[in-house]
Amino acid sequence: MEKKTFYITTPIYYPSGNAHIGHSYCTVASDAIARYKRMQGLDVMFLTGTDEHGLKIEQKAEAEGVTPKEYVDKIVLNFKNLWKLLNISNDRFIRTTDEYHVKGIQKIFRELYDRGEIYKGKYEGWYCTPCESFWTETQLKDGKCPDCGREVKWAEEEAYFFRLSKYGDRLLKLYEEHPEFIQPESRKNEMINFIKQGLGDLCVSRTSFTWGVPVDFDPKHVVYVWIDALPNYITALGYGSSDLSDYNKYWPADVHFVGKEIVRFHTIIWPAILMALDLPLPKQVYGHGWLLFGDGTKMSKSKGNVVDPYVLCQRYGVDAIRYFLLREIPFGSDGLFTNEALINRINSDLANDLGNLVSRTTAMVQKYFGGVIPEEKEADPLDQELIQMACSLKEKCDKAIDGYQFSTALSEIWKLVSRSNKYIDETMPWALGKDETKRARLAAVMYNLCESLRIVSILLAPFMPDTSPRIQAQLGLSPEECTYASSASWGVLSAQAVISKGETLFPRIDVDKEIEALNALIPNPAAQGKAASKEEPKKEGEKPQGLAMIGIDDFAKVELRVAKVVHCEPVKRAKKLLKLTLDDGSGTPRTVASGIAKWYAPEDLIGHSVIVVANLKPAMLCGVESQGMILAADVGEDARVIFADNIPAGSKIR
RNA sequence: CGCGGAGUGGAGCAGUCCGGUAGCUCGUCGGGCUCAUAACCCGAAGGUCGUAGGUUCAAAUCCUGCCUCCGCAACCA
Repeated sequence: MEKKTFYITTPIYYPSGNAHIGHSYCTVASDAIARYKRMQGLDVMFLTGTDEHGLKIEQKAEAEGVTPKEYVDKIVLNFKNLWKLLNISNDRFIRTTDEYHVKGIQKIFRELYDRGEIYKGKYEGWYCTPCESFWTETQLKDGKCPDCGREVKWAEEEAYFFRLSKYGDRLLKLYEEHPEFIQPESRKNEMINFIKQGLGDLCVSRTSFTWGVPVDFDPKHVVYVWIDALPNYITALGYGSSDLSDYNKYWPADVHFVGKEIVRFHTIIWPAILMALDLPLPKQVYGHGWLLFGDGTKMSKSKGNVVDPYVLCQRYGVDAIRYFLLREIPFGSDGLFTNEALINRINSDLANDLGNLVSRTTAMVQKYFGGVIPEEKEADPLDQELIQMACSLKEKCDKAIDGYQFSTALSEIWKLVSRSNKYIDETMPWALGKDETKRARLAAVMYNLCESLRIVSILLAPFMPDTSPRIQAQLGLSPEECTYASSASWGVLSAQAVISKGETLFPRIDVDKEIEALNALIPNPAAQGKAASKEEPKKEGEKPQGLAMIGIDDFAKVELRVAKVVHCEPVKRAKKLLKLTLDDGSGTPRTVASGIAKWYAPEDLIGHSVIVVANLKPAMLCGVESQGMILAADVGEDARVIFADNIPAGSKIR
């Protein structure tokens, strides 16, 4: 008889930068499920991969002076290495640049076209060249690009469209008939609202860049992300090739794990594409939350903020990171990631509770019985609660895992760990050890502890694949004693098992010292000044604390001028920006956007003179073209504009 | 009126759908124990559940207004 299958996927990640802890989160979660399902005896297919096409990659590659393929190859390697390090057990890794995927996409695209689901049309509207964006009449602001405020021109671009608009009703029906399709529940309403606003057809090809899958019957077009990326879930199984065996076996997917920001694509566009192809729909899309990084708290001294997964694994071990990600954050909600929280988890849950339990148990078996528990045992009513709890753990974990609640599953496991620690106190084996007549009782206590740990180690394996075998080795367990089924039975550990105290599983970490060490790892050391340690900028863009020396000629490249603020207003759609109109002496007013709305009201500035960097390349900020920047000082959390009142507008500063 | 999330003992969260003694983890304090990784076990302190009103015998929970914080939306040039 065929084994029941289980197909789980992560999104395919966009390799415009190296893999980070956020990618790791989703992938580790998927891995835990995949391992759990395998343990339950299912035939699992676990897929992850990378989505490698698109304009952004093309540009990034160009910036580095390499081909797009060279660029992504390097980053994909980084992803693969990280998954290896994190013990990710994916069965396949799909790259959208893989030959079979490209072929598959071309076939899908053509089939949709043949079925009339894709038609060639014109993308027309007001086009803003720098933004490469089309806008409708109503989106324009004062007849200009709402994004950058520049001139737009009426333009048409030939493009292919997918008839998404016709699927609204079917999608709503899908959600209604399969309430479990979108998880968690809360996201479903968002999708329903979105559909009810009306779905338009979807532009699925581009001619504005070439790094993509070419439309084979119209090669100046490349397939845009929707049709390129989403179908990876089936091309990875061979859909579009001559060998459909895996596709037939594993599709439809049991669950797509995705970040909450892409739930929409997976619950609207993707099912619509499948409907158009007359293919079965995935059973569920689960939108997980995000890891947030601010440190939120004020009291905390300097908190390290190292989130590089490589560094984390190296310092704490892979399983500690996996444990933290799966335990700390309820799947589906956002969660805070701080090094302090991580270290606390490691210390309290892993070192104190689990590690120490293994340690004290094995140490006692060694000490009292030389490693082998005597066969003669004396039970006691006191044992019942522990035994019952242990035997029902499997069911509780199963249930939690069915709902993808890792956090719950782990907390259930830890309840047994805690109960076991308590059991030691209740039974006081050290007292029994002093009394020869209590030898059989002592044997029972030790045996029960080992059994409890055996069960813990089995059910923990999907989450902590490295730690679990280490515990089992210390308990002298054979593989037959570690089967999934046996995790609901008591008395499995054989009488001959040789128990030995092994290496410490999770050494305790000195929090203060560790935080200090982490800070030392941060490129701009806290030692440089308190401002640095305060709030780590959440963006990658590191601003060097101490800048390198420059020559006078470098400085001369910066044109500073005094300018008078003739007008100032907040920027609608922007929280932080003020739009300043400056008289810089040139005769033409200069517009500058400045992120100082938090500290200055427009009237605070009008009439004053400020210093402007006059030759800064213009940039679009929230719909305003900013032609320069005004100088301001950072004073703690505040910003103070540097005023140059009484100096004539246009004066050059050097 | 851009979208979304959140405000519960010192910290992080659960409870809110289906009103009825406010719960968990960490931390703090006190006690116990000594097998163990200064770990483990027990106990205690600590909350007018953001705010103002409303509904109700009864509101963290339902309704209305307001405030604050956070993420996103190409907003610190």
